[in-house]
Amino acid sequence: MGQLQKSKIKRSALLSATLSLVNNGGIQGASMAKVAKVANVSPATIYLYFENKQDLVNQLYLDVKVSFATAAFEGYEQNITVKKSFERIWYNMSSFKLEHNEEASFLSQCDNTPMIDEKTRQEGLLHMTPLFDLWLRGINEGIIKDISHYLLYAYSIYPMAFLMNMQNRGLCELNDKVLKESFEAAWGSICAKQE
Amino acid sequence: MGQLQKSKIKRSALLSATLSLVNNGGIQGASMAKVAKVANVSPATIYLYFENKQDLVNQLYLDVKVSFATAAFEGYEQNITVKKSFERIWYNMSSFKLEHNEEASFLSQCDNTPMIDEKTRQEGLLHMTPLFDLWLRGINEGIIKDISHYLLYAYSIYPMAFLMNMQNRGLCELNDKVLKESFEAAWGSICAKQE
DNA sequence: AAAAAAAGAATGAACGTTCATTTATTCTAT
DNA sequence: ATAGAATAAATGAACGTTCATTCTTTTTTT
Repeated sequence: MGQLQKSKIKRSALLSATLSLVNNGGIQGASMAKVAKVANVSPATIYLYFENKQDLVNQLYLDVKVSFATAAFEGYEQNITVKKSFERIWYNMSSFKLEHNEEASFLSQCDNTPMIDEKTRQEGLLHMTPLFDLWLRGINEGIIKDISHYLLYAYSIYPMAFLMNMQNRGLCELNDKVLKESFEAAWGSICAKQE
Repeated sequence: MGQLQKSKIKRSALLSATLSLVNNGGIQGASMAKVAKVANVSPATIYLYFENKQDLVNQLYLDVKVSFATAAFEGYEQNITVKKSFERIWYNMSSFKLEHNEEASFLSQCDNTPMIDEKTRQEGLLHMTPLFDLWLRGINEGIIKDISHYLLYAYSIYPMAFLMNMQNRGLCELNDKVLKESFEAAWGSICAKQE
């Protein structure tokens, strides 16, 4: 195996150790010593791959955000109706969140905690532009309410994080029925209602 | 001034110091030494009022949750329509979040981070029962969708936290127009649509 | 004077990070 | 093709600092 590949493996082992530790005890639960132990590596080795702890967390954030965005826009086509497009993206997102539990709850932790640099946050947001473009199209077509993207996001995407959270605590099961109801609620909050 | 009053003042100074420190740097930013310094108190004194750090944070959570609930149900009457009642509660909540910025973002940090005991969390939830009762009434009357309370909360209440967050980062202004649009989105997501 | 409250100094443990070395790999010269 | 030199990767121990918490002493209240 090439050196480059081995490096990539180690880097990703470190990221995944951090992911799991942050999820189980917040950012202060992911000490460099623990990360090193879980990744089967010396603490010093972390600093060969990351500048410091902040850099480690930032890079993890970007990595996870890219995975999320990739999944979200998989199979996304523009030459169908806005609602169909949005539905596709919405279900892609919820599938990702269901299948990649740890990644999803890490992202929602990041959204409400000062653990990520504002600069890194903005960088992560860029990966969501196809969604914003779709909304723009929907607004122009009169399909989607002419309100700010923050509102659209808050009501049609953000709620998923809450539901995920509840499911992770064993309080609520996100089966197909609930998912359908959830999508209906999401759409109901942003559609322009002339349907 | 009586000793009891002085005690209450000191306790609340400690809580408010913790609140502000947690908001500015997460839970690990609120070290006991810093909390003591901000509250103008010796570190040892904290332990006269709280068992340990976890207890301090838990009690802060409950305190803030009670304030929030009190504000939420202020002027709440049952002998008006479900929509009017909900509207009242919704605007109460958003007013609280706007006027008590720190409390609000602390609560949303708590929701997405393992910083609060599950037991304490459940205790905090109890204060929201009037809202759940209202939803039940709305469902029975056919006004509100017959879906789980988690869904109702996720789509009609939870999004406020996101918008607050954006406003705090200076990305979005929650003026009257946006608030109205926000309420419309909230109601659109949960109402049974025969209106 | 007795009791309760608060203070500050001190505790060991854990933190993020760096250090001097060792181990593994790659390159060069024969 | 291979021995030896150079480079890169990885290590465990150790750094100073900060952490949550406790202990002893001083101050305040009754």
